[in-house]
Amino acid sequence: MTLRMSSLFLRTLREDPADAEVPSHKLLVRAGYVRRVAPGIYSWLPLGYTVLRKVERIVREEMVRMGAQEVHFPALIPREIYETSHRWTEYGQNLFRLKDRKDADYLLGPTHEELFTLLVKGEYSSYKDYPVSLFQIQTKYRDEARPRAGILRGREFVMKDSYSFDLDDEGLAKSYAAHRAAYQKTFERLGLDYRIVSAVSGAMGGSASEEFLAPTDSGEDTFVQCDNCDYAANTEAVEIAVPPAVDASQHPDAQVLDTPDTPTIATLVERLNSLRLGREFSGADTLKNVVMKSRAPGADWELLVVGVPGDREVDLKRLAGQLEPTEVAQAEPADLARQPRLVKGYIGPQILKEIGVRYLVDPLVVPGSAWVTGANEQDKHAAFVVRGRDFEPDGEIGAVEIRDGDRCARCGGHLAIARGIEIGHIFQLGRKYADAFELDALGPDGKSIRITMGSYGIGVSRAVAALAEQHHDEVGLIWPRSVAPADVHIVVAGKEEQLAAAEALAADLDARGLSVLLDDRAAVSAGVKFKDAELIGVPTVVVVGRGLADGVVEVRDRAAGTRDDVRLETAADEVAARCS
RNA sequence: CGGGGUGUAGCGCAGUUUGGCAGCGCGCUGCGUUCGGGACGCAGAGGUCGUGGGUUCAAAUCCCGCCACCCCGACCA
Repeated sequence: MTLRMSSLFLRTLREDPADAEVPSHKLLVRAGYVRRVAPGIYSWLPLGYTVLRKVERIVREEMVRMGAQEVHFPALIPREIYETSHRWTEYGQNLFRLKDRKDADYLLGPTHEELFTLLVKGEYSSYKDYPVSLFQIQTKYRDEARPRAGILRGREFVMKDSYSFDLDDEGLAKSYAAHRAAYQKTFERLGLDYRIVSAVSGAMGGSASEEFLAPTDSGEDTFVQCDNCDYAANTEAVEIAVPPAVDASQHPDAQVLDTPDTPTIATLVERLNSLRLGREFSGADTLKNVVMKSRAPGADWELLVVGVPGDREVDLKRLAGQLEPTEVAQAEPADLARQPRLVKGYIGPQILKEIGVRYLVDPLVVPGSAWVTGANEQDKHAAFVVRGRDFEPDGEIGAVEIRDGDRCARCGGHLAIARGIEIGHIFQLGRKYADAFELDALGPDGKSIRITMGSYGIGVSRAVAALAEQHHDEVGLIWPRSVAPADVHIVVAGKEEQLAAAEALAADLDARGLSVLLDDRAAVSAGVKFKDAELIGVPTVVVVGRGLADGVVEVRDRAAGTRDDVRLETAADEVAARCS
């Protein structure tokens, strides 16, 4: 196929759009791939739509190859289907809701667990039917509080979602592994650099949920990666190495200190060091007790105190991820007021058992360790407060904010913090939806078997943005061949003879099955054509210009920046070879 | 929801302080020159200055209200 730029619906921009911040957004708009319609809502122009379809095709091929079958659901869904799974209310404000003419409630699907589950329930009823995996590539709608970064995080976006249905956990594990392998293949073919990171902590659920992240500075997800082993995890799920437990009996007795006006760790450390207790103290020697509140599903809010070393912050997201489905939040002054024995700024764990407040510590607060912590009295702290002697937590929970350089729990290597774009997520859902919709199969013994499900997503339109983030330079995009809007971009830098030669070359390449973007614009200078070619980012560019007098054309490699003169007669062979 | 910022031609912006003809660059149309790195000349088209009200002889500019959008955070995958 040959696209002629003289008639292609395309207008490139010389300047960055004012509302764009990240490279993919700037370049996709400047190069005429997408245009904004409303916040988080974009139109795809011919070049952009071609790239989007190529990504889609690769995703589809790999899904089919792993044995999943393609279906297509409506985006417009009646309320009752979402009521059954309680998500009409649970999904909250992110759900686009609308009414039909009869005033009945509808929604625009943000994801399709319900429809998939209902479809399978309606069609299949025997154990002989399973396992089965279904997928669709479809437009999803989420009314994000703050869409951002162009098509990286939109309110309307294209997603491939698939679901596996199995009779038992082993089956689910197999389906999960098959999807995982298919995703690896998919992202390799797309030319995306990616990491598979654990999305739940090892303590909670093994490998039941993993994210595929494309590392880039504009990414919204923070993850850590070990510099020594292959451990990688979302910061919400990461586990870090902790010091060994200590013998509690080696510490002196706890001792109450006068520490007026030391409500913060910094002021406390300063005061401690002025007391000349025979050693220097740092924030890491203090135990900070943060008052939170938690609420189990269906229960009331109750106070929860979390203990972390004083030089560390509590990472609320990390905490929430591990406590789910119990909610957690920072305690309000009103919550604190109901426990008069908790003295703000001077809270210590010594009395928590007595007053019935749940206490969790970060694993860094190892058994037998001694701390300077609050004495539960205004202006007083206590030193040599020992875990296992002076207090005993109700449990451990990874609560501290991870730092660059923290040690890997597996191998002791250094963990580096990096950012990435979530381009895929695989998740062993289990029986949540099967329970809600009573999805069962009749077993060989005449008893029903509750089906177990896996859920797997790839952000298709987001992958286009991620590709742009990873493949560009100062002057434009540089697409991997597998997704480029064309195989070859021919620049006609001259008049009649050059145009004729370029047309002939384009026809030759076209006949070989390559797609050609032919810049045959008559009234545009060569300089503009070169700039546009760089901006658009087709991997191979052929310049038919002044060299034609000597019988050569110039073949450029956009990524490598190389330029080679090639005889016109062999140009098609050369280009075809580069494109294979 | 909290904080910061912006709305003027298709795009990028100046003009608002100190009220007085609606401007610049890119893009677009026509003619001519140029023709391998975002060429040049001449002539053009294109605007409800976000919106509603107010002050004034006169409002893009001052006052009051509203709306929209962008960025950071909260939230979310």
